[in-house]
Amino acid sequence: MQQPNPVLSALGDAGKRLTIARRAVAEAITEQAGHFTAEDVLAASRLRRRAVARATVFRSLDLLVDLGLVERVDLPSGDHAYVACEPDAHHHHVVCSACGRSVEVGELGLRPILERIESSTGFAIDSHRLELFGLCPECRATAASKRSA
Amino acid sequence: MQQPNPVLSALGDAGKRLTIARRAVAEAITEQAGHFTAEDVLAASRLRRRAVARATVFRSLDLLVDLGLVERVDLPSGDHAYVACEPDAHHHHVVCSACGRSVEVGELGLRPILERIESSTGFAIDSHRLELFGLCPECRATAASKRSA
DNA sequence: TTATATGCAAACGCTTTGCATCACG
DNA sequence: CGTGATGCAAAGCGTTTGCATATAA
Repeated sequence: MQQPNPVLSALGDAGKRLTIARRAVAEAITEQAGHFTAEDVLAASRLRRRAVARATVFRSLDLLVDLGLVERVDLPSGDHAYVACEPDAHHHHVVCSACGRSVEVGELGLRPILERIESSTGFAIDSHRLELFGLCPECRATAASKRSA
Repeated sequence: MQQPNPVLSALGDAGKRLTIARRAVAEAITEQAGHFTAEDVLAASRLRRRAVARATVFRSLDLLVDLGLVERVDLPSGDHAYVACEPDAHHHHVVCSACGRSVEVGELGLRPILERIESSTGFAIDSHRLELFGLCPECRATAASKRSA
């Protein structure tokens, strides 16, 4: 009828079993607006018919990270969170520090910068992480209206 | 006689007490070549006259992070580590994935990229983290000689 | 049917905290 | 001296593991 959830179809493509627990995790993830923690997924699964065991949440998240369907980000606080994302393409995330919503931003013009760093330091850079934090448009609006109130 | 350790003098400037424990932590940090964990500092302090309590290591590291003498980096593994660094100036770190050595790289030409992201996403970006990983010159050489051996 | 995945609970590792004591300034 | 720092041990939290059971394919 439908591909109700891209995460599920990707799991299928990878030859993984579509278990009840994984469906629950997949649904929990897709209903997250922005970044989320393992605890968030666990809590979301509890609101559904069947709660998923804590260990299973972690195992599922690991699997999804391996498949590139989810990425791990480290918040400025040092906490570990996850964001759902498109597989394959190299990209970065902009995370709203107020509501947690996140947006992908593609490769950007980072390459020339990396090359400059390589030549100045002599390092051969093989990976990098750029994480951006700020206020999303909605939260900016909210903040602005509060300020003027 | 001497300012044996820049970390110590910075602590003094900040009006913090120069305790035995902090001296030990400061020495442990300055003898680290690259990034290090709280556990590394603890281990280093144990090799000296007086071991520092685990809790004190964390408290000292927090303090040093607040003072900008040390920065926290999140390794690709997700582990938390620290790197000593120059205070004030905004900069990023390049971390060797083989030996852990790290180098600071200044602000780079990131600003135009951030502006581009702001206009395309509508976010007001107020902080970012760029962490770079790769092989430092020495480890590249080592890797190369091993390959040819 | 059979390899995989799950649940449960215990173990783990890192980090923080409460509190009495200690020591820098 | 007085306040801030330390040590210790216990608690906290997120995450992982072992193992018997359940289940998707």
